[in-house]
Amino acid sequence: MAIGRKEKDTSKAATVKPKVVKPKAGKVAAGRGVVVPQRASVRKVTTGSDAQQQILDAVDALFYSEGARAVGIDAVVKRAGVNKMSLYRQFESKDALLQEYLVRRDQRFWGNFDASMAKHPGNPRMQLQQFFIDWAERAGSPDYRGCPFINVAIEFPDRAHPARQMVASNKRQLWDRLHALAVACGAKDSRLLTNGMALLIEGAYAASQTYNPAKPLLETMPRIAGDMIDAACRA
Amino acid sequence: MAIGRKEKDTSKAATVKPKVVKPKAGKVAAGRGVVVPQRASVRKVTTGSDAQQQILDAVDALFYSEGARAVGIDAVVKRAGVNKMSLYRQFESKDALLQEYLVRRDQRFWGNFDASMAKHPGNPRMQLQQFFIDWAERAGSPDYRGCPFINVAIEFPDRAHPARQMVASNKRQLWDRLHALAVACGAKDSRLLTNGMALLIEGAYAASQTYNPAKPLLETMPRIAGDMIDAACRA
DNA sequence: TATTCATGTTACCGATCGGTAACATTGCTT
DNA sequence: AAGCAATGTTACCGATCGGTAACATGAATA
Repeated sequence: MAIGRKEKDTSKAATVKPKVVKPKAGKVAAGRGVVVPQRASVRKVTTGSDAQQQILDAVDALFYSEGARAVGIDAVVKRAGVNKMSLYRQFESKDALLQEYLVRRDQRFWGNFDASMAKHPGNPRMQLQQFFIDWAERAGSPDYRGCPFINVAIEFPDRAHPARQMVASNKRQLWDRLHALAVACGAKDSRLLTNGMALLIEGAYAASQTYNPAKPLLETMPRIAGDMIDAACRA
Repeated sequence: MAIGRKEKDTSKAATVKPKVVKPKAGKVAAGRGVVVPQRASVRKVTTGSDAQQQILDAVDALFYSEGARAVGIDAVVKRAGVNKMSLYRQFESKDALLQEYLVRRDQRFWGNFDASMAKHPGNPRMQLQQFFIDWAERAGSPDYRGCPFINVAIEFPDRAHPARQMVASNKRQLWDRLHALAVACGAKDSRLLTNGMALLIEGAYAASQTYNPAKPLLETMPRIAGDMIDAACRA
C-alpha cells in the first residue's frame, strides 16, 4: 500500500503535466503528415477502464517476467492489445505504470500473507510455519522469477526513485508483521529472530534466481526457518 | 572461474564474426562522409592493453553501480577515456564485456573468501565466522550495491544466457566450499546447515538493496549465522 | 627513410527507446 | 439528427541503443 496509490483515479490526471508546451516552436506548427488511409474494417472501441485493466494485466506479466526496465512500452501495448495512445491517455508515463505494478504486487503479496495467517488463527508459531510452507510452494512454480520488489530495487539503483520507496515500504511492513509474530511466539530476542527470518526470506527469493537448480535450497527453507524459530523460543 | 574466460587473448578474435558482410548492399558501397578535419592537436596513442585495462576498470565500476543492462557502451568509453572503436577492437561485443566483468568479480569474490579463510587456518568454525564478519563489513560500504551475480541474474531473466551460467557456477562453488566447511565443523546435517548459510548470505545480499536502512539487518547477520552453525553442530 | 600496422577519430547505420501531434472514428447524449 | 467527448490510428519526434566503415595519424620496424 502506502506511497503513491491514487485509488482508481480515472480522472486522466488533469491539471498535471504542464509540459511547458514547447514555447519555442516557430516552425510549421501544423500538418505533420497526412495520416489518411484508415482502412475501413471494424474498429473496436474499448471503454477506457477496460483498456486500463488490460494494460495493467500486461504490465504485471511483462514487468515481472522480463523486468520493468527491459520491457518497452511497445511490448506492453502489443500484449495488452491496445493502442499506444490509449495507454498514454490512461497513464502519465512508464514510471506511473511501474507504480501501479508495484501497488498490485504489494496487494497480492499481502493477500498471500493473510491467506497463510488465516489457516491457523491464534497460533503464531503455526502461522509463521505456514507462511514459509506456502511461500516455498509458490517459489516452485515454473515461471517463478523471485521477488518483484527485489527485482525492481536491483533494476533501479537510485535509492531516491519512487519505486525504491515502495520497495522499502513493503519490506518494512513485512519486518513489522514478522516481528509481531515473533513476539507472539515468545521469542527471547524477538528482533534477532525477525532479522533471521527476514534474511531467510530474502535469501530464498534471491537464491531462486541464482542457484541452478534452486529447488533443493528452497525445499529445505521451511525447515530451516522452523528450526530457527524453535531455537529462538527455547528457554 | 570456469565458463568463458579466454586468458588475456589479445588476438583480436580473428576468424570469428563472419557477420555475413551484408551481401545485399547494392547502394554506393563507398565514401560514407568525408571525415575530414581531424584537428591537429596531440593525439594520445594508448597501447592496446592499456586501453583494455581502462575499459575493464570502467566496466567493473559502471556495471556494478548502475547495472550491466542500464549502462551503455557510450558511457563505458567515456569513463574509460578511450574511443568506441578502441573498445570494439579489444572486445567482441557488450556481452563479451559482461563476461569479463563477471570473471573479474568472481576472482575478487574468491580473493575475499580466501582472505577470510587465511585468518584462521585449520579452524573451520572460526573460518566460517570470519567469512560472515568480513562480509558484513564490506556490505557497510556506502557504495555497496549487493551481489554482482544476483544483480546480473535479475537483469538477465533468460536462464540460457551465458552470464547466467557464470552466476550459477559462482553460487554452486560457494555452496561446495561452505559445505566442506560445514562438514569440517562436524555438523550433524551438513547439507541442511549449508543450505541455511547459503540462504543467509543470499538474503543479506538482497536485503542490503531492499531494506532501508539495511544496517540493523546486516549487522546481526554474523551472529545469526553463528547461532545457526552452533545449533547444527550441537549433539 | 620507407613500409606497415595498430590505434585514434568522425560520421554514420538500423533499431528501439519513451512520448506526442494530428486526424478518423465511435458511441453516447440531447 | 446533431453535437460532442472519448477513443482508435498513423506517423512522427529527439534521444539513445549496440555496432561499424572509412579515413587520419602515430610509432615501431625494415
